[in-house]
Amino acid sequence: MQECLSASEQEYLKTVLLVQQKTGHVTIQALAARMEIKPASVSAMIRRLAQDEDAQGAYVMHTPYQGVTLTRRGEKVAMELLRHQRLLELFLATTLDMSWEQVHDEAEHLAPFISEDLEERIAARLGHPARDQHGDPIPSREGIVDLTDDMPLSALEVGMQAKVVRVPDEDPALLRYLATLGLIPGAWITVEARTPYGDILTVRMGEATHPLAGEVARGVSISAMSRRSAQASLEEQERKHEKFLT
Amino acid sequence: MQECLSASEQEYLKTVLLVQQKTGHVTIQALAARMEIKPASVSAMIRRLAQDEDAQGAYVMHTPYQGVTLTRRGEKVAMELLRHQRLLELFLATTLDMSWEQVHDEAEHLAPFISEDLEERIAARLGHPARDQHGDPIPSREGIVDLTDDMPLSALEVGMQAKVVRVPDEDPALLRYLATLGLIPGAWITVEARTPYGDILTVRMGEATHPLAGEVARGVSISAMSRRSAQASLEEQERKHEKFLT
DNA sequence: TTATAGTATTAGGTGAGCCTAACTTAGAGT
DNA sequence: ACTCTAAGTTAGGCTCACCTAATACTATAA
Ligand SMILES: [Mn+2]
Ligand SMILES: [Mn+2]
Ligand SMILES: [Mn+2]
Ligand SMILES: [Mn+2]
Repeated sequence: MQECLSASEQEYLKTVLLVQQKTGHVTIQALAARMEIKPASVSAMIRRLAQDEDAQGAYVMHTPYQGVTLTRRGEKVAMELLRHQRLLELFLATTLDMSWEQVHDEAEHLAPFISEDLEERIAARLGHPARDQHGDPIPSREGIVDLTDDMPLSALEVGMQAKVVRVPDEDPALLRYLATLGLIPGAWITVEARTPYGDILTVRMGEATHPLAGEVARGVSISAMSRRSAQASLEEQERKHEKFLT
Repeated sequence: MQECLSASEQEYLKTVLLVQQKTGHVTIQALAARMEIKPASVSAMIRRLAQDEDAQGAYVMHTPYQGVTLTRRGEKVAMELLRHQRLLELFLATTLDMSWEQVHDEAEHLAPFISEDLEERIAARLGHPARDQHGDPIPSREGIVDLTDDMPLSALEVGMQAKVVRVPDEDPALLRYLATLGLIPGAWITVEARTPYGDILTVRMGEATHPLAGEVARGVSISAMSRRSAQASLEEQERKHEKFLT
């Protein structure tokens, strides 16, 4: 039952998962680009991960010239690594005050090497968190993550309000920019307008409004549960106020 | 100036340092035994580390069939790795309450992979400690460690008293045993007797006395500065008492 | 002094994980 | 249907870090 893959193999499986989540289709090229490895090498590794040597099942399905899909077994490995990575991110950020972007690289380096016990102790110390500091969900020890409640900010209609639950953590500069806007997990955001051309969303956070590129808006997640019209939101406030008066 | 050796190469250099400190002479065999790697492989690696490819100097000196010595350059790498390892040991032990023996393995695994920045943050968080929890000295960032004040417990004469500063951390069972005796860093110890045959020291810690194998006594370090006759110790107590009365 | 045991080295081989260069395939445009 | 391009694969080669087996050296005991 104990998976014993190399750091490199785990890295590949993780990337398959992330590319799948981001684009819906995993090509050799996409993996190569993301990992900064030549397609020939990726091809070879995927072939290996698609083989079922130990009769325990393969890690990926691969139809040559088509695409790559994770099997449940491969997905578990990927989730496991993501769990390590995100627990480490949060731990380094909270316990050692490392900056967001630094944390990302350090956690990525260390993730394949921490023991299950250290993982568990970090998780316990952090109170078994469900998300890291950018809102990236932390998979359970069983390799499960529930994202049914997440949707992209870009899917919000004009006039709707919702709570930000996740920002993209890949680009440090973007992360810093979003932070200056106050666009961080936990913030409430209202979509004020959407341009017909150029794919720009105007969003309100508190008093300030900001234009947001569609590309960026698609990378930010909001909680579907928190979604409501700005009108409804005002009425809610009203109700609270009344309650307060009585 | 930035050394960029593989985890494996660093591991070899560290082991050369430790074997040197322990036995005074570093053979291929000793390295092989300690690292659980075949002598042929060790031989090859030492040859590489003894070469001066980049004209920056070699990491070790090697006289075939004789022995291996660290150059200052190699020593720095080894010290650097030991610093990582011992800072991690202390950090994991204090921050995450991991047990002594677990900490050792985890720290050894992670040491080659933490960044200089993480090292520095851990050091700062711990208050730039000089020793880890077993009393192993933590080298400075410059790769320097001052051991002039340390001497083996076995060198203590009968009737002498001294403070324990280090216990061997390689064998978890031994570590636990020493802990049950109260033989831990910071403890005061008096040598009561020494058998003429069998190499056994009888030592007193507080009220209790215990026989200690010479092998074990050679592995425990005391502070040379704290060394004094038990008589002197009694007099000191006497003085303190008098001072207290006035 | 020479035989021998123990230690070290060399020669040759393996798998992981990358590379480049050459070839194959799929899909889109003419 | 044919052609061209982009994507994917295969072939062959490299380094690293290990291995085994064969050989060479050293030091000690006869
Ligand atoms: Mn884990
Ligand atoms: Mn993150
Ligand atoms: Mn360092
Ligand atoms: Mn230690």
